[in-house]
Amino acid sequence: MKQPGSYPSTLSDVAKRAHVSLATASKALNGRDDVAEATRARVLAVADEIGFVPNALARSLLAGRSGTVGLMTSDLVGRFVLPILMGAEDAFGAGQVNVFLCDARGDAIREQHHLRALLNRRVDGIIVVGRQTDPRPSLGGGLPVPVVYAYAPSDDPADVSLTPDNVAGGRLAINHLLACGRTKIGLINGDPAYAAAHDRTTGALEALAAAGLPLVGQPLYSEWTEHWGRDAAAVLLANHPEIDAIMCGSDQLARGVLDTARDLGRRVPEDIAVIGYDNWDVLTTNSRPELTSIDPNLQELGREAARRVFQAIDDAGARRSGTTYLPVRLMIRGSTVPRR
Amino acid sequence: MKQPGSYPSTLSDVAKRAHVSLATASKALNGRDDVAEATRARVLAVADEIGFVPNALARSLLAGRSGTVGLMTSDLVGRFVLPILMGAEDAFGAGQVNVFLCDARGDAIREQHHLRALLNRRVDGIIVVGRQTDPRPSLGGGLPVPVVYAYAPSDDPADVSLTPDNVAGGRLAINHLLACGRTKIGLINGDPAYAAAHDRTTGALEALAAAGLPLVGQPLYSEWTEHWGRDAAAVLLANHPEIDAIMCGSDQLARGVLDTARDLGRRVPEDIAVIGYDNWDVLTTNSRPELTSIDPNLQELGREAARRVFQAIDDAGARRSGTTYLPVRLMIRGSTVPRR
DNA sequence: CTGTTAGCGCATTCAC
DNA sequence: GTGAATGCGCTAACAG
Repeated sequence: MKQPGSYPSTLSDVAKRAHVSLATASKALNGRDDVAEATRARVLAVADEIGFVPNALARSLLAGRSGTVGLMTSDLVGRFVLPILMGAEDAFGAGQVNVFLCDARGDAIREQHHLRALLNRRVDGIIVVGRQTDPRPSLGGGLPVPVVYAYAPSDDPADVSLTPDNVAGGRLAINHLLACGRTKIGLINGDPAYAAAHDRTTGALEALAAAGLPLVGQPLYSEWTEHWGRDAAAVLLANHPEIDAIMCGSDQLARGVLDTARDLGRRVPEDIAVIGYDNWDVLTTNSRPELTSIDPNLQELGREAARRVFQAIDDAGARRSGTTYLPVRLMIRGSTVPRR
Repeated sequence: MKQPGSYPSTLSDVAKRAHVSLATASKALNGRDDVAEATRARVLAVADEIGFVPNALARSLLAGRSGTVGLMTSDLVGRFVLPILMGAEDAFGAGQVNVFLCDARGDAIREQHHLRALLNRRVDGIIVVGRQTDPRPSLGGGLPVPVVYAYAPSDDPADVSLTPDNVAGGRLAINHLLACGRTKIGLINGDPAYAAAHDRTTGALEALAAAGLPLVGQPLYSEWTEHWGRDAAAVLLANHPEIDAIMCGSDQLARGVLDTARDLGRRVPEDIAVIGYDNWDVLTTNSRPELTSIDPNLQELGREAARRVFQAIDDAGARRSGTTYLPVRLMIRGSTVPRR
C-alpha cells in the first residue's frame, strides 16, 4: 500500500519487515546472485507490499552518475526541434536514461542559467538543439560532461555537431526532377539569411551542373511563407513560361507554388512538377496533389545525437569532433509523379 | 578552472582551500547571515576559482524534495502537446524547477514504465499531457506526488484535470459569425470519434439556438483533413447555395473550405465567411485570406497546469479535483472580416 | 549466504 | 562566527 502525499518507505523499512539486513535487501532487490532464493522472494514480497520505490537520488549520489541528460533547445516553437526531441527521448528512454528539458527561448542569459541548473543536477551529458542549421555559439569547452549539438552545429570545430545534409538534399531534389524527365527547372527559396536556403541551392546547382543543364532564371529568395511561394511562382512562370519543374526550399513555398499553378491553369505534375523540402506532413499530405518532398530525417538525427552522447559517456576519448552531415531522404508523392 | 570529463570539486574542496570548515563553506555559499563578510568573500572566491558546482543530488536527498517534475506526454507528435509543454516548462523554469520529459507513445505499458522511473527520481509532481480532449485512464490514486492532467482529462473525477473549453469555443465561433451579420451558417467537423468535434458542435448549436436561428443542413463529420474540408464544403454549398458562413472544427478543415470556395467562385469573406479552430499559425496566416480561428490558449493551459502542481506541492490539501475547462480566444482575421 | 561498516556531497543542529 | 558531528537512502567492501 502506498500512502498518498509522500514517498514513505525506504530500503531499511523493507529490510526491517523482511527481517534481513540493509545490504541483503539491497542485493535481493538488485538481482545480485549471492542471495538465497527464499530470502529474495521474501524481500520482494515485502517491497511490493509496502510499495517500496528505490530512491534514484541516493543511488546516483553514490554511483557518481545520475543517468540523466539535458536537452536544451534554443526555441521550442520551431517545428524542427520536436522530431529531434522525440528521437533523443526515444533513444535515451530505452537506456534507462531520463531527459531534462530546458528551453532557452533564444536567450543567451537563460541558456547559461539552464546550463548551470543542468550541471547542478549532475546530468551525464547535454544535447543542444538549435532552430536553424546556421552555426551557433559554442557553450564553451571545459564542461564536465559531453555536449552534442543537433541541427544547429556549434561554431567551434572542437565540439561535436550533427546537422542534416542540406546540400545533399538539394542534389537529391534536382536529381529526382531530372529522373522524371524535367529539364527546365526553376528554384524558389526562403529567407536568404538562413544557411539552409543557400545550402539547398548549392546542392541543386551542383546536380544541374553535373547534368549539364542550367537553372532556369535565378534562384528567388525572400521568406519561408506560402505567400512568397505564390508570388515567386507567378513571377517565375511569367518570365519563363517554358518551365517544367520548380524546386522549393520548403514545403510552405511549395504549397504556394501549387496554388499559383492552379490559378494559372498549369497542371501539376503534368505541366509542372513541384518538389518541396522538410516533408512536413500537414503540408505535404493535405495538398492537391500531395507534395513530393525531401525528408531531413530529424528523428533519426535526434537518435544519433543520443547515441553520440552515450558513446562519449562510456568512452570519453571516443568523441569524434567536428560537424557531421546526416543523410536526408526523398519522399515521392503526386506533385512530381502522376498517381494512377 | 574546470576539468573536462568529470565533476571534480566538492564543497569540502572549497572548504579546504578557503581554510574553513564544511559547515562554514556551506553557509557562505547559501547566503546564510551567520558568516563574517570576509569569510564569505574568501569562500566565494575559492568556489569560483575552482569552478565549484553544488551537487543538487545530495541537496535533494537531504531536503527530501528534488525540485523536479515529470511531464508525461501520451504522444509527442501531436501538435497540441508542444505549446502545453512550453507553458509548463516556462512556469517551472522560473521557479527553479526542472522538468523530466517522458513520451509514452500512446502505449500504456511504456507509460507505467515511465511513471516508475519518475517516482524513482523523486519528482515532486507530474503533469500528464494527452493528445485529445477525450478523457483518458487515470494513472490511479495513491501516488506519492500530485498529478495534474492537461488537455486530456482523467476519467477519475478525484483527479485534477485541465482542458480547453471546446463548448465555449463553439459558441464563440458562432457568435462571431452572427456578429458579422451572417445568418445562414453551415458546420463542417472532423472525426466523430473525438470529443472535441462534438463539444464544438454542441457550443455552436447552443449559440444558434440562443439567437433563434437554425443550422443550415446537418453538421458534417468525417476526418481532420483538408481533403474532407474541401469535399464537405462542396457538398454543403451544392445542397445549400444560400449559405453565407461556414464554421469548421479545425483549421485544416477550414483551409479545405477556402480552396473549394475559390474553386466555386465564392468570395471569402464577402460571399462566405469561414472560421477555423485551433489557431495553428502555419495554416491560419498562410491562407488566402488569412483565417479567423479559435485559439485554445494551450500555452496558458500548460502554465496553469504547472501552477496547480506547485499549489499541490506547497499545500497538499489545496488541490481542487475535477475537470476545469479553460477559456479560449477568438482570433479575427480576413476570412470573416474583410481587410482594408 | 548474510550482516556490519563506511561513505557519496551536502545542510543542519548544537557546542565552542 | 565558526567547526565538529549527524544523517538523507543507498551500494560496495569486507567480515562473519
